[in-house]
Amino acid sequence: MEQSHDYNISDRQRHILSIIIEEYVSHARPVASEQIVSGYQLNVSSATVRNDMAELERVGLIVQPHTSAGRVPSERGYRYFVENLMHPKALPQDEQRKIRHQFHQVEMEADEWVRLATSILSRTVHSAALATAPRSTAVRLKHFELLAISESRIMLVLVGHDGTVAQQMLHVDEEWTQEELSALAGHLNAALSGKTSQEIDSWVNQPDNLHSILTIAPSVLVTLSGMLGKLERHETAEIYHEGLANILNEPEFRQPERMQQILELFEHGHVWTSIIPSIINQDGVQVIIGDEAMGEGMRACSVVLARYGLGEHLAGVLGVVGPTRMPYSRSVSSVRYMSQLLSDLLQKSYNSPFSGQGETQSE
Amino acid sequence: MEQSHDYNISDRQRHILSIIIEEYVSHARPVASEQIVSGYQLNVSSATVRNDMAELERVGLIVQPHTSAGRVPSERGYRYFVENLMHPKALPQDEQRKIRHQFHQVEMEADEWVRLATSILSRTVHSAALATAPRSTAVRLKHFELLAISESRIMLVLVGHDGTVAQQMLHVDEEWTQEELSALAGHLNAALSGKTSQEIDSWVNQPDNLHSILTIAPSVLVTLSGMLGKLERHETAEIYHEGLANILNEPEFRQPERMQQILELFEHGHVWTSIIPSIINQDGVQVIIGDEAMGEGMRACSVVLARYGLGEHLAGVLGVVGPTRMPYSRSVSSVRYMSQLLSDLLQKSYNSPFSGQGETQSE
DNA sequence: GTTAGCACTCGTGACAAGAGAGTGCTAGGC
DNA sequence: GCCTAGCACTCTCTTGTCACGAGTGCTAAC
Repeated sequence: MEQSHDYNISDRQRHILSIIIEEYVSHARPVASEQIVSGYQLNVSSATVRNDMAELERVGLIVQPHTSAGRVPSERGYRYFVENLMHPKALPQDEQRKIRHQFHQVEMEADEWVRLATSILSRTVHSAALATAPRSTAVRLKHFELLAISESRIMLVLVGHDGTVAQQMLHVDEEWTQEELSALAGHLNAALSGKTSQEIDSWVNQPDNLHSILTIAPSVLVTLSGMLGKLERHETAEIYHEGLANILNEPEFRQPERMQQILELFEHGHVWTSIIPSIINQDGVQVIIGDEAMGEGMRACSVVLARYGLGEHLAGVLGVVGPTRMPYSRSVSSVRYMSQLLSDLLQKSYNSPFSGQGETQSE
Repeated sequence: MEQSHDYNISDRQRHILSIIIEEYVSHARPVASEQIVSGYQLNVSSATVRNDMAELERVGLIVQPHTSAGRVPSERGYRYFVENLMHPKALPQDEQRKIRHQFHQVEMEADEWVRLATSILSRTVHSAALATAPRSTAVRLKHFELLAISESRIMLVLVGHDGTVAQQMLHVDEEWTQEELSALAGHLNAALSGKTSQEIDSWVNQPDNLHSILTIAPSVLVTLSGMLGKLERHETAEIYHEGLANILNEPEFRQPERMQQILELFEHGHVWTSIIPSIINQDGVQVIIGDEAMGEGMRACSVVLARYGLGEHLAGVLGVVGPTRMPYSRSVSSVRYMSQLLSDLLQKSYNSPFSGQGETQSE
């Protein structure tokens, strides 16, 4: 997806491409040659621009909806723009200040900051924003409980050292009393507290540790380690979103099927599960245009994402979703600024958090 | 909101109102007198129907968008229909079977059943469906943890006897080590496990119980009891929703502001917080038409809700959201059937659940 | 390589006209 | 007193036509 074509086009053609994208993004209608020469200092005539546009169309960077219409950027055009032509500047000082102000207005917790960040983001870029709740990427077991639910069901509730929680149901053949389960949980808690998913796995593999264990213990342990793993991979992290109305109002989502697809994206988180882990392990802002990385149906829709967080502790993903006709430069700056700001806030508020087993919280 | 007006109208007028609603619901366009006499066996002429319609309009049950248009039901018209004219029949056998089939297809947990229920509901009524996750309305403390997050922050994580969890941050003046916190938590857990919010409150008020307690204990206890209370009132219950696209496609939500309102309803749960507790304490299906109980902006939108669950254990709310022009009879039957089915499923799968302190799970 | 000029294509908006939908009213019938 | 046929009136919706304008591609000249 990063083929970084050159397309063999002249500087002026590149410039024209930029202009077409800029104009199309802001006015949502095909851009004409005359419009380009009149609005920008190109020092050439519209005829020349037309020739250049014909060339840009030949290489596939722009398309013409019909004869006698202006040109519209293609997906490849946007991609080229994002990779070679765009120079996202930092967000203007006053906007930065306005945003910071909203955060400092109220005293809040990490989750709510993230929620507020999606809200602010959706308003600054006028499109939908989303973010995953901040989670540690290296979760240690703090405590777990086994609860008898019915004859054959046990619920396992887990608390991580950073306060994350997870629940899962376990099916068993025999019947267990709550007392037996509590005893088992107590026993295992003492042995496993402070361990990561991997450490639990290797603890299980040491033969010494298995003799005093009840028959359901192995499945409990497997489940436990699996749950910690899911937490680490952020598979269970809630996804906040806001500003859907902003993009559903865009002309390109007026058709029912398009709208359907967008809503699918937000109603069912599973579209993200493949993307988020890859974002969370990268630095910088990632731009996904059209259906480049999402399912086929995601045409007409682009996503700008970045990781936020504190090292491997308490990290998440945040970004904006909009039509392919999106102000990429502004989106990228906003997402970058917001992820930075959020990271700083978390840093300040949770300084030296969860290091080691959480046995101290000194500076 | 339950004034149950009579309006002094004849049987035929009532019948005509029913027909207008039925026709308008299915075709979304004003209903004409001729359309009524031709489609239904009324044995009167269209002129007579017109006279009756004039009367129905006079009392405010129907309105005319403009001269020379048919009639459209008003909000009061719908309300009258729902209360006096509608006879929701049980869902057809084959539909019931189809729905049950989808549930029995897969082995699942309570949460996922509820999620599946919203999904099925949204498809059977072709509109948006929502449900709150099943929660106990009488939560007993199973266990809680205190986690040192930073100098002045402690996270309190609570596990209920039914597996529900809650987290909350606590601000403190002094600095506590994780060891101190764990010791305190251990001490209090031993004393409070199995207690409800109220029982904790009264335990706190017994003077004997306060001597051996560290200085932060009071705020821990207050927080703890508050968190249990919120769980009981379902304030923290997640709200699942599905099928937004179904209703956003309806002609009445094509205007941006309307769409905005609907999305607001689903993006921010707070609109529901006032309604859900009142639904969960009632039996039967509740119909909210227009802005009767929601904020002003909720015009053009109706909600059909019902409680599901097992007595006071593991209950929730489920229902459908659609335009006021909604097939109320079908919605009511569907919601009723679904809530019944879900209750049965939970019953069978969690038989004799969480009774008392959860110390046994025998039949 | 650039540009002026021009022919050609297509979408768009305005406008009129007509059809048709539906009503309210009136006068007459049971 | 209730019902109905008939009719005039009002509005909306559709359709067709037409002219305009936007935009292009091409060609020939600079």
